Amino acid sequence: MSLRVYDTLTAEKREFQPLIPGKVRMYACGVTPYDRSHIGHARSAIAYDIIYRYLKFTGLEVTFVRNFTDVDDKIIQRANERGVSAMDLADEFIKAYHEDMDALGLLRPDSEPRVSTTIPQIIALTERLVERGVAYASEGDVYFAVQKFEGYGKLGKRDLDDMMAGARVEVNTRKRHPMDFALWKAAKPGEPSWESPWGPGRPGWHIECSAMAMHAHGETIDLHGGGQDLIFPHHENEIAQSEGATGQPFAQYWVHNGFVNIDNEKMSKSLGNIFPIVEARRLYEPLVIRLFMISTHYHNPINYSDSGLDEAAARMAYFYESLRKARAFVDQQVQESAEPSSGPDSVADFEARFRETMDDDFNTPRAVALIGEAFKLLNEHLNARKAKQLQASVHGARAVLAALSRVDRVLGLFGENPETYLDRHRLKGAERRGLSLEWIGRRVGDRLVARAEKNWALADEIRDELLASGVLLMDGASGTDWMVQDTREARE
RNA sequence: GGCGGCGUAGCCAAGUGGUAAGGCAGAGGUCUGCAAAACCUCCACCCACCGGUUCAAAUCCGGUCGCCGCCUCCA
Repeated sequence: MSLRVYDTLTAEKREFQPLIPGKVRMYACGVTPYDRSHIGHARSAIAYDIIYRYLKFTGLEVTFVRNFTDVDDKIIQRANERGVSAMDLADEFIKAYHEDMDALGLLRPDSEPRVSTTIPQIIALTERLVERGVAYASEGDVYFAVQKFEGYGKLGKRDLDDMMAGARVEVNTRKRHPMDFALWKAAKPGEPSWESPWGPGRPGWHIECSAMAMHAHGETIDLHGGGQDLIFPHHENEIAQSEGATGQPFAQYWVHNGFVNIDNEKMSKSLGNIFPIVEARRLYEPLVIRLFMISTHYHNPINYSDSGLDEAAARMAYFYESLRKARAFVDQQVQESAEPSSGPDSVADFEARFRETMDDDFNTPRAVALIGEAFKLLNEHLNARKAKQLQASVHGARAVLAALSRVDRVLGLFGENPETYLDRHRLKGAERRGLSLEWIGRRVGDRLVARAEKNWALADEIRDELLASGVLLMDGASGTDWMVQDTREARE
């Protein structure tokens, strides 16, 4: 059994074989830090986080590089508007990016290079391209000559002549061919610039990724990722620049994640429906967002909606509630069964099935279905504890917990303390409904008294009253628990 | 116009040649004072439509309809 990855370049799933056995060099395009990141960035980042984690999980030694494009028109413009330096602005949003991504449970990449600190490599690469005759200087700019690179269009499946037809190409007399793109741009007044063989200027958009990836990894990397929109022209140009300079394949596998739509519409500035991660984090637990994202295959589009997130929130509550009960049960029985031993057959092949699933192009939706099975089994063990099978239940529960925890090194969903998670979940739910904890606590207390007096009519009345507000009661041996329904009307 | 993708139950979502995972909702049951939670059972003779290839297709091929993305900054 081996990992198969869908590669955009060949348009098929191919067996994943790193160039250097046992080692993987992966690169993902990061963000331009000029604003708060949105949930589309989260989707992309989570996809590569899962890939990163899974590759490591299978025992490979992975080096993951993700860049920040901190030299860019948008940054310069925003910085000028605010009267701060471009670097300060980038620093601010890189910090915010880390805050968002850390919250979503992402592992930090092994390195996060910035354009501003990669200028020498970018200039060197550009010089190399000029020397090889595939790029040319023109009035302080340097352009890549698209016609000099035979494979141009192979990733985006485009033909140069076709593109020329209806292309909205601005007239630029410095270019020899309209599709030529800038590797280096001559400095304009008031913009950050660096000295170069062609005079002061700054890098074009695409060159940075080639320079960074090759600087960190060498001429050929194993896996390169990014959003679907980057296929053309960004990644196409990366291939042209890199292969044009080295004559070697740039990346073995090109991986692209699908987009996030908001209520079935594309997120865009013009529609004004950009959904920042901070906003989503305010409404939902970050790990709920993570679960939501991995419940759809990374390659497909996903629709962000309240009902979708509510469903993920409810599912997550089920997971954590099960974990809470199971851990309490297992801890309580700790002295009686010392040896963890092997679990029952039902969980023995769990990890193998997980790997089989993830080996199929990182099929996280199926992996999520798989952990659903594990939780069902876990709850079966908890339900069976009253019977005379206490030992078996403890062993069983312990085996499932262990299996889940191993697999969670990849999924990253269950790192929180269940009590803490559920408390916060309850709090957020109450908040959304505008309910006070004090009131809920008091009514629950009133009902406890009524129940002690076997005043069922009053007890039921209180329960209905709370339910009308969205509060579900759960009577147990040790008292009454409550939770807030994760339904659509919660915010209406 | 060119290129690419998608259309699976009320909803979300896997499955890319061997006879439809999983979740939500719904129905019944166990448990419960009654509930809730948890667990069990049921819930797509069928995968947009039409035709073809095949012993066998949701899966391959051709066509039709519908939706979307890229071709310009964009995860």
